Amino acid sequence: MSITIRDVAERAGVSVTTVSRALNGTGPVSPDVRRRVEAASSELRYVPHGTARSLITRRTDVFGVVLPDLFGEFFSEVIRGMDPRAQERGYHLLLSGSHDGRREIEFAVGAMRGRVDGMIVMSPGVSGARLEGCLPPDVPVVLLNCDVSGTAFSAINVDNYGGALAMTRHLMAMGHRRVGMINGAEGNFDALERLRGFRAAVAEAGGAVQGSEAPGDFTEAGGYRAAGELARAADPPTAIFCANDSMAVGAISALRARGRRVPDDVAVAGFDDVPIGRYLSPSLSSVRVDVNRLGARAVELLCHAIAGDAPPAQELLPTELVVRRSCGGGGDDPPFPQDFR
Amino acid sequence: MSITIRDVAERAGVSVTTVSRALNGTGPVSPDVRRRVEAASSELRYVPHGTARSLITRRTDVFGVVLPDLFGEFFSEVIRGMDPRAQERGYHLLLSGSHDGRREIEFAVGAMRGRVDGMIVMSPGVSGARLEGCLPPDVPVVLLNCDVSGTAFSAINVDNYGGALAMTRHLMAMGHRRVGMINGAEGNFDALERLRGFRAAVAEAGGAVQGSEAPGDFTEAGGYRAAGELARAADPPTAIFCANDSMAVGAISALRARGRRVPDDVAVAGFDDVPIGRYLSPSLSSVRVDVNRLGARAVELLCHAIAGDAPPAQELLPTELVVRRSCGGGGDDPPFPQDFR
DNA sequence: TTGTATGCGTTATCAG
DNA sequence: CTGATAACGCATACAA
Repeated sequence: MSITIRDVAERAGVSVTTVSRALNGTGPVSPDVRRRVEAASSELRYVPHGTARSLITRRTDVFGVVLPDLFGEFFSEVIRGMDPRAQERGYHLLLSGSHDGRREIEFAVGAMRGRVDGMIVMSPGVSGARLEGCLPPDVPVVLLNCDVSGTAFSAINVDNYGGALAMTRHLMAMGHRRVGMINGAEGNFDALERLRGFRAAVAEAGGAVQGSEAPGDFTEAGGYRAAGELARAADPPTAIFCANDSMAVGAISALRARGRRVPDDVAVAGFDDVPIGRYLSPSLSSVRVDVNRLGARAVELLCHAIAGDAPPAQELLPTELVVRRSCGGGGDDPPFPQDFR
Repeated sequence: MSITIRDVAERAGVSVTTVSRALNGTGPVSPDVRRRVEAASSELRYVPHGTARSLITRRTDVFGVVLPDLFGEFFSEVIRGMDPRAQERGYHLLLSGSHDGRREIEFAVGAMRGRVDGMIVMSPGVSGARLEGCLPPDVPVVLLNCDVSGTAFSAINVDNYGGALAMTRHLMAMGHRRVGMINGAEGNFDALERLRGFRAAVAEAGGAVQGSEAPGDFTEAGGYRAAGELARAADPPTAIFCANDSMAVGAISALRARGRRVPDDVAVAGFDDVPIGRYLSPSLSSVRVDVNRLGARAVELLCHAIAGDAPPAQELLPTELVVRRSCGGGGDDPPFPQDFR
């Protein structure tokens, strides 16, 4: 059994109410009593029991975060973006990862009821409309990278469509007339949006550009396999756009194994712009996504939802084209980060 | 205001107690009543209030995880290792990242009192002995990658020393007589242990091998800078061991920029064996650390500590030497993962 | 099989 | 300025 506020009260010779007031700075307390309470508290090494406090204050100071299985550094970076922002505002993060499908999400969300002041939910497999049915009505929610068409949730999404559109346009502008795309995991929302951007760009060109597609799964191995598939075609593409960087790395490896040079024979581009990309050889062209900021922004939106000081907003996180050597751009290979003199 | 157990009781026309019993399966309930309760519960979309329940059951079903600022994929992978294991056992993870120094840890730990059933604490900057003073006596704790000499905590540590020793020995066995090391972040426990392994291996060789060291910080940029420093020496090393893979990538990039070939002129090895390593060119030799398993094991130790079915254990997570092309080994570059036929 | 009463640790309310 | 008391939502010993 651990030290409670009553132990402190007894030791200080006052009531629990007074201890609460003295420690929380709420209400008036005489200097003498305050000192006695503080002494007793620290001698006993008393720490308030968060759960009990939450029950009455109706605040938990915790945000629930429900994430699916995530690929690569995304998981890491999104949490890294959230945690400092949350901490600034006095919140901790209650994590629940590895969820797919409505049933699991529903369960995770349920388990969080009464333990969190708000939730950030990412479920690229489940649409916002379906989520609406299983989310508690009394807790503010921000959706992350979900299909939110027709829902009233606050949400922040990566501009997957815009990024893919821009990169594909760039490849075509470089003169490529046969452009391939290696898709992300099947059914994944990000993957779908990136594909949509690719197709839109190809469609813009009318019949002038021939687009081809190969299935992928966001892994290096998947990119390796898919690149081989594309390369075996009768008229293989001269540029390959991969739905993420991991697959781009696999793709480059596969092309090299088949004796094709990057970017001389085939241009390759990725999506995400992972930190290591600029150090690869050739350095990797990619669509930069500031995942960190994505997480941070989600926390901010949630804070607004809780404070009620702003209407629900559905935002798009802009992406940025990063052209390096792997697609023949005027890149910076080898790299010289700014702090190298 | 949200739905409580009383609302369900009213709607089902029974007492609160009966609802509790029916829903939790504790105690006898007539089939008829059970059905009525379940109906009312789902119609009202009732979800028990975790906080309130915790107060009386004295279980929160939450593990606290206190992590420092972490480099690269470590953060991601360690959580990825913990989460599924924790979930298997019905626990969620309450995260508190970005902590350094005793004060901050102490604060984070305090904020978790009463909200968690156990804690996993990683504080490479603070020794277990010092931690002992600020950790609550009534909550089970597992230490992760800490200096635990002389403490009674359960702990799991990466075998940094053994891994660095083995890799340095390997480099010497390849015939290198001038071996350099690029260190990790200053004061970091992992970094210190890896350095200790390096020095031990060099010492074993007597005067036959000349070891040199350069400060680093676990980042690509730091590795780039440090490699330049080592290369500028009068007798530059013919092999460079980097305290992690990120720095190895930076180092290779720097050496290439100076016109030195890897591994022909200089061998390079890293530590961690990040997934992308085998796809680099040249593929990266490294000391494999199964961070995922590290997290999983920490959760298991914590479960044992809670159940009291095993004495506190201080374990070492074994590492594995992965020799690829970057240090001239008979590596597998380009890579052909097994599933490529 | 069901209900009543009590308590978990804390803060809020209202008297003193 | 201080203290007794209720309440938060739930589970449990005990009574019926």
